[in-house]
Amino acid sequence: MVSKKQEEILNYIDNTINNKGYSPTVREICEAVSLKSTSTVQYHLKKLIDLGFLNKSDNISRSITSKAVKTQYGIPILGEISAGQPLLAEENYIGELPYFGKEFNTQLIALKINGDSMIDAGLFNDDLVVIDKSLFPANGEIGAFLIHNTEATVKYVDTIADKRYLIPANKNYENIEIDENITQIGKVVSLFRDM
Amino acid sequence: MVSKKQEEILNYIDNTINNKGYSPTVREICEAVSLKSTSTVQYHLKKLIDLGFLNKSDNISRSITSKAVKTQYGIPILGEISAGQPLLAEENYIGELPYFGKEFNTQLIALKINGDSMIDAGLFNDDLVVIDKSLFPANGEIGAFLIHNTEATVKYVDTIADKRYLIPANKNYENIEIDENITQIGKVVSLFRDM
DNA sequence: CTTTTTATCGAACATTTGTACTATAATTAA
DNA sequence: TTAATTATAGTACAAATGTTCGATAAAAAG
Repeated sequence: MVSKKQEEILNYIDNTINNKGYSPTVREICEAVSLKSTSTVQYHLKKLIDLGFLNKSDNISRSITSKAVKTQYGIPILGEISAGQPLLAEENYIGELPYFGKEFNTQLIALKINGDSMIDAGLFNDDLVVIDKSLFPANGEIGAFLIHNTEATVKYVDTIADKRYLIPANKNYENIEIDENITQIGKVVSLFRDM
Repeated sequence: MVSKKQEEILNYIDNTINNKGYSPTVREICEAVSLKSTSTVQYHLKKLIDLGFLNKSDNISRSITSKAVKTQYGIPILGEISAGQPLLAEENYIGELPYFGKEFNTQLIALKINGDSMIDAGLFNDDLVVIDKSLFPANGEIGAFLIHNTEATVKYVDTIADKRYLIPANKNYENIEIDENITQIGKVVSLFRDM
């Protein structure tokens, strides 16, 4: 269904978008796959579009998009959170995690799990958790919190005898009552672990 | 540092790349942010590039790239794997996970964890694990395997008394000796959990 | 061995698009 | 208030780029 030449073109387009961040022109494809005529490339392009591998807007330069290449936003990964500094300060920023959702969401941040206090919930040391700052954890859900405005922690939340607590998932740790020293960052929505 | 107009331009560029898959032209930016002259846009573009928010190749149309927008490859997520079919067959394909590495790697696939046999290793039911087909799990590492060419499973591997075993991380399950019914898919390199 | 389909070339054309230059407002600093 | 900086407009040009059309070659099908 897809000829040798078409596969070559497809690969070149994918690589170009991936490396340069924008699609090649018809003439650049020409060059890259050793074809002499732009119309030959147009010919193959049309086929690849019909087959569903590519998309293109008419009369618009460098408008080829490839199904194999996705554009995503990155979520800032925060390391040590120091007192006073705003959550997204440069100093806290240690990397970026690709975003999984459909729409851009500036409310997402990622934190690295430190310690084993949530091990029974499957959150291990060095795991990355993604936090949605626009969502609040309900009882029984996992949230991220700032203690004394300096240290970030991830715990279950629940209400016991009319008081709200941060609850670890590890019997070696104690519940922490939520008071004025504890600020809610948001709800933990996903987890990423590198092995 | 970044003026109102520049922020407007930045947002328009990010949204365009995100929605259409390619960057706008100077004139399109003009239109979008209500400026009458292309050179005014050039003026702001230069500032945004100097500030590090954007990148652009000279004399190349639609070549603006934004630091906030990343281009990534997707990893195919496989569901039920049926007998005989090649691992990447359409039938198995249930979605796509963004790729975290720097370079494109066709050796990566993702599988959904089914059951709780690896719960002590922090792999929960419905978690997604990313498998590198080009890597083999060493003793003590976690690998993905195909049993009787039909069912995929994820387990620790280890050698006990000169025999290799698939070892669950849950005392309710038994070790499985690796024999001709078991095919190695690859090594589990990362984990993703949606909450 | 024709006929059809697939693949390629070349050239010409019309826009699209980035860039350069000059002139002015509008704003800020001195 | 005057000078400097920042922001905007207008125009024009050259290059980049998508598209169309006709002609052929190569391969596959009949």
